[in-house]
Amino acid sequence: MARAVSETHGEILAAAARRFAVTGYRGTSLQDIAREVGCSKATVLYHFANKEALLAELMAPAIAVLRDLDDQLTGLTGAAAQEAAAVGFVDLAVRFRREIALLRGEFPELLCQPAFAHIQQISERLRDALAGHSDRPGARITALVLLAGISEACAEFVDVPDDELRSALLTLVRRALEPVDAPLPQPPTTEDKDS
Amino acid sequence: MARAVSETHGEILAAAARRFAVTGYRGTSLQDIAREVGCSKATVLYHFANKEALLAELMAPAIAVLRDLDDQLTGLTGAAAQEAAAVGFVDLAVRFRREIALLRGEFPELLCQPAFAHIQQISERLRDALAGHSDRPGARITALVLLAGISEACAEFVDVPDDELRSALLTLVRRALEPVDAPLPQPPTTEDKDS
DNA sequence: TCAGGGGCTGACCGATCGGTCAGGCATGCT
DNA sequence: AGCATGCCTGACCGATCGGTCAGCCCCTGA
Repeated sequence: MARAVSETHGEILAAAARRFAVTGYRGTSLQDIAREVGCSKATVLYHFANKEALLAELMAPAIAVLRDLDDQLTGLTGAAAQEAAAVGFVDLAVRFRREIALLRGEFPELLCQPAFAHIQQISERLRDALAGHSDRPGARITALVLLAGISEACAEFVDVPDDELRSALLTLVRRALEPVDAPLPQPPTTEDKDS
Repeated sequence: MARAVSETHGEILAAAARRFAVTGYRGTSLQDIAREVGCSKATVLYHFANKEALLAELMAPAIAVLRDLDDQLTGLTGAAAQEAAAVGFVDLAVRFRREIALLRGEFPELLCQPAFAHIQQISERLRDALAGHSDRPGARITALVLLAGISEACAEFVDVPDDELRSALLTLVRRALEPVDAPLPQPPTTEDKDS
């Protein structure tokens, strides 16, 4: 053994991603990951401070993109916010569907961990944007249904090609979102509506 | 102490429902439930054979309704199947949102338990019906997004009145479902293959 | 009065969890 | 040669899990 550190590090990361996607974060033990890599549990903990650090490194790219999306959403209102949130989140969810899959319903508890402190607020802002910043219960419910449904669908349809899944989801979201009556900075230009 | 058995039985059931809804099935220990009731863990296991039996009894009413819905769906095709699935599932999800909440993403592992053997097949049939029994990926993706989203929304909006939540969800589903081209109002026992 | 039984409990069990630690084993630098 | 460093490991730790068991308490009915 005694391979380059980066090599084993990456192998552990990949194995963890695979196991987490199948049995979830809590449902996967460090022993499981070590077995999949072919090393000891102590080796896993040599490369990563603890189990949470392993998850954090695994989620880092997705979180970075989520932060970018959050920045892009600031200032947008009404239909513009809805469209930006829809396109941005669908793209994010499709690209990082493996990362989303491994959170499968463990969001609430995982969010309590310091590494994911801001995600809850970001996801709430995202939901708010998708609702066109409307206070109507119908709009807020629709936004949550779509966000949760998209996440679940991306985790489920792992074998569907990226672009096919993305276009299907975007079509669905645009159809499901009721237009919000908000003052747009610019009037709704003739968007490409696929009949 | 030494109350009537049915009394303690019900208290444990109620406490378990409360704890499961907050921390999930796996995230709640028998000790937690016992602490909430104010009895010992052994008492919980005196009234219920094991943790799984506790969950099974908690879910029994919801599962019974789900089975009824499954029966009502058999034979329906196209838009009729979509409408029946939508109305039936929205109503079920709203009525049993506490039961749905406590499954939060633990569906996959929980379904492996014998008490929930048939639920997976039922939910697949439900998804199929909501897709109008279409094979198109777009229709199947839409159906899954809606089913998962509705479940999550019901688990989240616990404070919204039943009828308000139900009507909002139904409006959303009807808007989100693209009409399927199946003009048969009643099934003439032919295979329902579109195009 | 007293035996019997239902409700309930503390103590305990084996398994598994995340995490620690001293040390083995190469390899490379001096 | 001798030492240091980095990668890795088995053994072990305390905590917690679901579950078992002998036995206590109290009510009931003969």
